[in-house]
Amino acid sequence: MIQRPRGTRDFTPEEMGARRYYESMMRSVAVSHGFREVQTPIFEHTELFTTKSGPGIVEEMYAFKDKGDREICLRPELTASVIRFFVNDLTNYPRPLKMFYFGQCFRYERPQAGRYREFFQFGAEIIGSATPEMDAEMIGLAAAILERTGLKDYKIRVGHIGVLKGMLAQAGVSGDTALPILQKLDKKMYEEAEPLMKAAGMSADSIEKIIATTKVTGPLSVLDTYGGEAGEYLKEVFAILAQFGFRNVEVDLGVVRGLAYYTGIVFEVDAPKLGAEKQICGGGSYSLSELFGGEKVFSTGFAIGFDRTLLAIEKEGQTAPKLLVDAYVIPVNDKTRMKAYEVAALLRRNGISCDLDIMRRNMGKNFKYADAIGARRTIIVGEKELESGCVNVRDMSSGEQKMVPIESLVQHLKG
RNA sequence: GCCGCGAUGGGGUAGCUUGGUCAUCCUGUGGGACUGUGGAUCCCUAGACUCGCGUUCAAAUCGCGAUCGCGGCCCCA
Repeated sequence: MIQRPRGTRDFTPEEMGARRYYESMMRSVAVSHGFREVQTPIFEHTELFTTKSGPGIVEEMYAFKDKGDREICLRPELTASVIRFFVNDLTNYPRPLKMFYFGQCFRYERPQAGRYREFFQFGAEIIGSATPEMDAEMIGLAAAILERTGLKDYKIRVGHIGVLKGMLAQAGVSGDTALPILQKLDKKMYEEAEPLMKAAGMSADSIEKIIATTKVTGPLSVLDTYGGEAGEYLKEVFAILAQFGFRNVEVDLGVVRGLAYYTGIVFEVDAPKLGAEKQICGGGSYSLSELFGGEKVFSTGFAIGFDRTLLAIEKEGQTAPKLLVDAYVIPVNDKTRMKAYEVAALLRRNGISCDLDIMRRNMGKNFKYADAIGARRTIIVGEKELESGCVNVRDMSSGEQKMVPIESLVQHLKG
């Protein structure tokens, strides 16, 4: 027997039903917000990701040389590809350019709960100019998608990288010195952040202040004591989000996402029920296009961990509706078989989902099968009925059965 | 890369401590009872000890390693 590669999954018909259900839900919410879908290759030049995230990530990717001796990797995320796409081909599109995507990504990591080597991301990016509206639109889309899925237990925590950056700058720490400090603060590793700040020459007072700031969370009012450019910007974003009517959104100045390319708003979403791998969404505004050789443009985006989101939804006890077939056509015997195929084709051509006996089984078995697949109705094609141009339509939940002329069958089933 | 736990038909399991009949049961699959009516019942059939090495007269059972899974660490673009 050949096993599937580590960290990958096969999906059963039931699982795929649920996955496609939520996937199309997310797509339609994005479309309803004026976003359009894009798709990029599943493999890219390794350089794309090392340019974005540094050489270290090669260790965590499926990277290899192809037959033409090119350095190739399976994409570990989608933002880099979408921005590459923009820089290559989409720079003349009217802005704001609002795009979304859905697809699998690959990371060579140790699998654990909610972490797979092949996983799926749903994400969106806006390329345009730096306005609070654009950030609010982005956070709003993430919020709308999560809200629509029916997930209950989550908080969208929104911060602004400029708040802590500004405080560090005021204390005389900026640029390359600030970055590692921000990374530690993002992870709430204060014991490790403190010596770094001391070494950078910060006073005990400003260290204490900055640590306190990373712990500021709650409704918009917590920002009252935080003025400054970043604070004002955040307030504007929240004002717009309030107009959009989203709940489950709060301020968290400790969200920093210690990555060099984030420039302003940053946000994260956790689903607490998930355990160690509980982050289901992350995003913010960033500046990447110039790294890939394009003009510097303001962008904002997010990615939702599709698999984790589904896990969280399941843990809350929600299930996706099952995909059932409208009708199952049963020939009573071999003499009516050909006629049954014709009836099935008639229904299918008219948009009625329909299955039929292709195992040449007897009626009893066919009813059992129709029941097992959850067919709503069975269409019994028998000699007696055919004499008057009819078939028997049986409602599988009530057991009621009715003679229906074939010429009005489609209408009868649709009505 | 690190730590811990685990792996028996498609799914769920008994057996493992204390090695010794044809590996248990439920469910699901296919067929039949049932050549014109499902969800029930009965019968038949097929289907598993993750893999390798070792210990032993004898291994599902004990040991080592690998693989995969689960939980966590690191990381999380």
